[in-house]
Amino acid sequence: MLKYVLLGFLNYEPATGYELENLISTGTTNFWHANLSQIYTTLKKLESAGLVVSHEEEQEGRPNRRVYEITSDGQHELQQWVSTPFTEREKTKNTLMLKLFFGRQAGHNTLLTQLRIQRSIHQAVLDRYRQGLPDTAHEIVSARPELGEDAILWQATLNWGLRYEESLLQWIDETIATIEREFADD
Amino acid sequence: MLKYVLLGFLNYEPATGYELENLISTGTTNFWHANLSQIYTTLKKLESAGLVVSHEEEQEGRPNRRVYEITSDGQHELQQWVSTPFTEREKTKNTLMLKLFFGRQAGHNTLLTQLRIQRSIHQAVLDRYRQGLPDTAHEIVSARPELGEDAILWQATLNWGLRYEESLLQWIDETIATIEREFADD
DNA sequence: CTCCACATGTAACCGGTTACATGATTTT
DNA sequence: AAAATCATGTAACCGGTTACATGTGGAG
Repeated sequence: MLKYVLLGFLNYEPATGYELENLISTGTTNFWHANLSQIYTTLKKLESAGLVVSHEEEQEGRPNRRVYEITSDGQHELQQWVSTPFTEREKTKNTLMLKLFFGRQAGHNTLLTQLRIQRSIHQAVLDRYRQGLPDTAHEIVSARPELGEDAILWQATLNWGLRYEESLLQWIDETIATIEREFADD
Repeated sequence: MLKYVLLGFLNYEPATGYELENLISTGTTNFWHANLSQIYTTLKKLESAGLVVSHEEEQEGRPNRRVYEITSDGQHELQQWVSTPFTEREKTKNTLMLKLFFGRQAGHNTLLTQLRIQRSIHQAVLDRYRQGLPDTAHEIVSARPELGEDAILWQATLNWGLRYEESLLQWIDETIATIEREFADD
């Protein structure tokens, strides 16, 4: 539900669609993403449902900005959503696993190439996690102490990202080794 | 692409939509799922694209079965798909992380409840992985030795499932501990 | 001179979900 | 007597993607 992501960010402060896209791509992109066109259409729907209001701001030499603010109805809806625990198992889709599952006909060289490319992608993601992000929570709290409790939870989601990438890399290495061993005589 | 899942399974042997649903829910459900209605409509599309053909089989006391078979065009399309490595990063969506990210307003009791429910769900999934599945590959190979190479790859996807659930459980426990500690004075 | 950031939107399409409709046989 | 299994489909809906359309200002 992109709806709740938008309400969630707007609950901190008003923003334009463009700014919300930035917030998403720096804040939640690892577990929730959206492109601009979807953000704009969803904001419109939220406005006609009365969960946000907007006004246009004129700018010189730049396109006008349409700034959205959450309403008390919107805050209520958000509050209700966060207070309802998620009690299911996420149904994930994983193209890599699918390609591997049906991958025998691809031949082991194709599979190994694929796994090595994935390794480099996820190594890069892991590096980014380790560099930029781990002390973000701390920095945020020093700059804006009122966000202390948020920062703990944001850090938790980052920790999951870190752990996920580490596990995936281990699995990739293990799987490369297995394929090299078992398919060696091809 | 459900399309390729269906072609992938039909490449082993002909099957009905109903049977394909069983194959999916026992074989690929952890990384690709589908419900029956989507399977039936997708099979129709595949047939009009000439990638599968079907014929009806009459049964006594049971509804007729429509059995689908892959065509050589279908095999070719499947072959091409598995031979094209997946070289992107999967864009995942994770409701649990999202609820946590915006979860401050939920209060720590709600968050802890949610995490404990998730822990029990994923513990159950992990138990199932450890019981039923780990030697499936071996059993398959003993029963049908020609599936040896498939079994190695199927085992690899199972190993990922196992690793994923283990990591998630560790993260849940760590996160519960953090929240209990940091929000203790609420 | 080119690319990136800023900035907003519409239209067509598509993959997938939910609800509806039907109904016999077998197992608990 | 109820629930699960076998078995196939349609229609409405909806969340999300891709392509299209437009245009300025600033940095490299």
